Amino acid sequence: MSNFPFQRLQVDLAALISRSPAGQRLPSEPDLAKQLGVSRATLREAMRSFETQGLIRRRQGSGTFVVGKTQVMESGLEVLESLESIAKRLGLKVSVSDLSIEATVADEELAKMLNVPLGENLTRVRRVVHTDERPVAYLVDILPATFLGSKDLPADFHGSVLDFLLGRGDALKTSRANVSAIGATPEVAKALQIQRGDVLLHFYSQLFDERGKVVDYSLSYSIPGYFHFHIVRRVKIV
Amino acid sequence: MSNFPFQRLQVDLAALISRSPAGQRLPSEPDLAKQLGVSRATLREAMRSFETQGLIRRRQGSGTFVVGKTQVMESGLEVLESLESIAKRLGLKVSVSDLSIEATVADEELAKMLNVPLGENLTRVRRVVHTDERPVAYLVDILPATFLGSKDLPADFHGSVLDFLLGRGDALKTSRANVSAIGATPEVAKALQIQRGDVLLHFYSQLFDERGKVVDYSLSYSIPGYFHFHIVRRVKIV
DNA sequence: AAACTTGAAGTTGTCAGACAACTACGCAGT
DNA sequence: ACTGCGTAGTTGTCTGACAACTTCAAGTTT
Repeated sequence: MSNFPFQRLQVDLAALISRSPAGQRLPSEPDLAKQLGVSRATLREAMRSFETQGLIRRRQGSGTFVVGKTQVMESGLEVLESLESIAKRLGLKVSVSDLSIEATVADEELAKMLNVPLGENLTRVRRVVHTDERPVAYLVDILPATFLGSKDLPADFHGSVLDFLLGRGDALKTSRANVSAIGATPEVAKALQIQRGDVLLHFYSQLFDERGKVVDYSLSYSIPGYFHFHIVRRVKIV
Repeated sequence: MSNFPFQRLQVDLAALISRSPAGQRLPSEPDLAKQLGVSRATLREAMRSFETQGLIRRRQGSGTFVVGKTQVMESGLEVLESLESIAKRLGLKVSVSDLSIEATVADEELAKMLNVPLGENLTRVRRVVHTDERPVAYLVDILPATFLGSKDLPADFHGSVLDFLLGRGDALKTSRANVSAIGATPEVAKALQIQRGDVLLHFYSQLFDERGKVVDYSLSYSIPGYFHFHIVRRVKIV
């Protein structure tokens, strides 16, 4: 069962860190190791991992401290999260309209981005996200039909393909998102009830599973100002 | 001098990984430890760190492998890099025009973003970046005058405040960048030779030193399409 | 001949204990 | 009040060992 000390440890340690206030000092390594039921070497590997992520800071002779959330990344673009999930965490009310789920086939662009043959059967999910009775984002997901068929979605599907895939237990790993700015096309302008050419923030991204296969090509168009996207950037490799 | 095995190891290992082709298998841990002059425990901490960064993948009983650059972050927005540095790496020729360095004082917005009192003396650096004889980005840096005075910049200053600070040896750590889209204001439109209201990708970011102090507030306005900004996003904490 | 079983060699995962290097803090001495 | 110093406590590193897993080839069975 828990024959994976490191994974279990990582979960426990993440829980401990996340519920500790900024600047809090953690127990000493020997104590923590005993408390969490692993050796000090294994604990130190997990500590090094969290240090790499910038969540803790260690000082020889002094101790290990939880770093302030000011410069912590966990709410930025580094972590893939659905708009619905972000809004929920921020206490915003969002709703979805114009949800459409269609079958389509791969054209040149889609074949390239999804790494599938031309003409491959695909499923396209489109939706508009509203907040405060105003449309703020237009989202399109395109997936291979072998991965998500039009009829795989439940009746109460609320719009987020990402949340659905995660809930289904798919082993997703990373997403490669490109960020750009664009003027609204007629299709997008109509959906968002804005003028053609109005300024939009545009993400287009590929979602990879753990084997490196592309499982979702996603496009998003959002009206600036309603969501704040930020990134914590490292200065150097180390 | 090299009384810091881990730091030295991290550099050596990064070099080894970066010059290895994707999928390449690394030597076994005992061999590598001997070769790099550290114990296996220390080596494993470094390995765990690189695994956390997604640069390598380890499989028990099988070995450690360099992961394909397809999903590697080192060229994305996760790493703070000047436009000049990016362009150089991509083989593009860029030039700078309209470079201006002025003294100013903190208004409400600047005081908030730089975390200084109202009226504090500041230095503002503005410039336009060209490629292929066309302006593509308008950049503004604002710093406390105590940190960078108007006369601290050398005669051959080529425009990148970040590169200058790094070259000066300042201990910079991270940058918190906000990404948005915006229509060109008259000032920016004039600098970039575009129409008012044209679509621009807009970053505004705070640069922190290692003590968490804000040392630079930076604004950038770039014409979409000339640079591709991407982010690798993790699906989960682990 | 093909499929399955077994075993050995090599790899990463984990553990225990020890010592070095460093920090914080109280205490004695000035 | 200040300085210097020692001591306890912390993280940094090393050594050696064994467990768990993967791979592959040789042997066995079907």
